[in-house]
Amino acid sequence: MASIEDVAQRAGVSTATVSRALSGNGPVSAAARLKVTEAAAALDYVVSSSASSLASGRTKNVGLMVPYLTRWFFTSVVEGAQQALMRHGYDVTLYNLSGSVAEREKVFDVFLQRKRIDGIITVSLKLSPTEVQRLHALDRPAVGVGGPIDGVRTLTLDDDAVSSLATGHLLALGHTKIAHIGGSEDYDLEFHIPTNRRHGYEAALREAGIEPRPEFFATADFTIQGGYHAAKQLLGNPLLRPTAIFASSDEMAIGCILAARDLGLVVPRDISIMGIDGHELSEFFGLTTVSQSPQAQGEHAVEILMNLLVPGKHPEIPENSPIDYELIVRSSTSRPPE
Amino acid sequence: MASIEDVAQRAGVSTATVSRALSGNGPVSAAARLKVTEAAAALDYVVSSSASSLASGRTKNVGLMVPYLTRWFFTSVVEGAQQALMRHGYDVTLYNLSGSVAEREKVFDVFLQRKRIDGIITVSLKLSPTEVQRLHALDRPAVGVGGPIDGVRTLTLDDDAVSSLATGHLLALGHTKIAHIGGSEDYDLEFHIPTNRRHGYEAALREAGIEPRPEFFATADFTIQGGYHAAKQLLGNPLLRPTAIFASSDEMAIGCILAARDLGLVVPRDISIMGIDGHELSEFFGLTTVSQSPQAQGEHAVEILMNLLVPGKHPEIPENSPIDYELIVRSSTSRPPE
DNA sequence: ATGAAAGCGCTAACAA
DNA sequence: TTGTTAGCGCTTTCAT
Repeated sequence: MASIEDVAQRAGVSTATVSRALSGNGPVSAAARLKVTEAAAALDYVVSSSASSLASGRTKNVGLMVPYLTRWFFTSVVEGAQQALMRHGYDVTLYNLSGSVAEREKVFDVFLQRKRIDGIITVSLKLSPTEVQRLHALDRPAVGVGGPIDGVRTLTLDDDAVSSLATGHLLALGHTKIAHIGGSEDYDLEFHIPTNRRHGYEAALREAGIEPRPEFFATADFTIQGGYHAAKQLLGNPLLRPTAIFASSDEMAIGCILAARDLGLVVPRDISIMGIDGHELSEFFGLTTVSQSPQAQGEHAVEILMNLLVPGKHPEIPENSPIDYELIVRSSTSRPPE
Repeated sequence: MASIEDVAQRAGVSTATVSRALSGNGPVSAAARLKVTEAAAALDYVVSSSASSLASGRTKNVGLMVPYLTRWFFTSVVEGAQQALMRHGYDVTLYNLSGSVAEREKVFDVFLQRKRIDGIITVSLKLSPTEVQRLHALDRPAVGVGGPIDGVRTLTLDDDAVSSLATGHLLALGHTKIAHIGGSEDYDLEFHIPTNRRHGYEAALREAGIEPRPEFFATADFTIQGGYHAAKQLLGNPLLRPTAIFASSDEMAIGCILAARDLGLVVPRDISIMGIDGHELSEFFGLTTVSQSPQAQGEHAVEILMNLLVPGKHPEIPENSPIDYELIVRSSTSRPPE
């Protein structure tokens, strides 16, 4: 393993010049830069991250913190962020909070504190005041995807607008009996996966002169299974059957489609179904959805973080940036029966 | 941010003693240890990873390399490995190869070489000779999940046995017209997701005196969509219809179930379907499968790596360890019609 | 069992 | 533009 000294010798310059040439910090003549890069290439030289970090205080490493890894949304954000970070020359340290409470504490008290990262991106996390304090104690920039977190810049989806848009799509098709499957309360305590998409749904209905009916509201846990069971309940009673279901996630909406089929209902002839997310399976199921690209959110978070990381720059980045979304109409929604 | 010096002062000992007390390396009196741990706790002291790494050569960090993140299997392995590593006090650096070829090269030539990791775990990766050489150049222990990789200890699933078991289950139920959906060749060039599960399938058939029929074999890309389309082909011709399909992955098998339903076939009355994996959705779909726990594989890989990381130890770990699997019979398989 | 001190491999003042 | 040099915060001999 070649060291900076080896490169300096081979290039006939000092280690300082090598450092400057390779890092791009500080002035180096074109001639010197050439000699250095050649020598470095010949020796397969790569700077030691620990030596560099210790001397400079920069690690070229960013933390990515997620509540779970086995949910499509989180994984996609991580993938988007990870690829963007790599392009910037940053490594990724993954902090997964899906373990026990004690492990979660350890993440904040130990893992996060050992000066391994230049900044951190949190995904859909709700943090306790202590945890927020530990985060700020790092004195490193942080960006949240799906917020808000106190004192942390966050990318947030306008849940009200998104669910209004979804409900509006169904209203425009002529539906009046529109059911909604949202997240259950206790689920919302843990993550920033919003139960409050219900607001936009109800607001849109009222604006259309329709009073939301409690029997048209159900909750589930954002999984296909959860959506399936909730939909069975909603659709089971033929006298009280909605003509459309708007689910707070595509996975739940897919569960609805499967439930409708099992009940002998044809989608969208008998029942229109739509979701939110733009899940990888939504196209296969012909699901109408409001898509938000989690990959793009991960990339966007990285761009914000990179700006925050440039020393001189006082980035005029607002506390919260909106996340793009788009209505994608497929074959799971149509005019109501008759 | 407290430094080791602060702790030493507060505890009234030297920095060497603090280091020894906190790391557990070297002799420390009980009294000294107590003073040190108290002082460290009072000051919220956590060792700086870069300083520690530079001095000791150990990073307390392990690399996790995956071909993709957005596939259930990989994510699950990562989650299992990550949690096990955390318990051992190790951080995780995630290397995702799903980007461009140039980015992939950069991972091996730059990211991997900057001395950030003590060891590495690769998941389902097929590496080029150059890449293997880069891996060995690290001079750090490596463990593969889903192998083999030259000179790397690997956990491997006995694909022959697994597919024999699956086919055997269908044969035992009385099926003789058993189709198989495997991975396509080009897919196999990239990852260690085996096309060769076909062998065990054919061997089991022959052993039962049945000659495999080429029209009962199809390939797909391990996704639900892929399985769906392949199954439509296999089931479309009523004269040539198998009574059972064995798919090389649960996701493809789920696609088969959906295809069967769309064709008006009842599972398992008209057609039995089974997969391999133990996917999180398999229970919901009542899918019979041969499950292999990817979480456990991740954990297992970590245990092997931890052994490899202990200096004195010459671990008698064989080149390849088998992966556990288990037949789980649910409601998607039964006796054939009549 | 403990402390003094020499690095680990790099970066960043500072001087030239 | 370049080189010299003093750290960065730890770990680990080597004495004691």
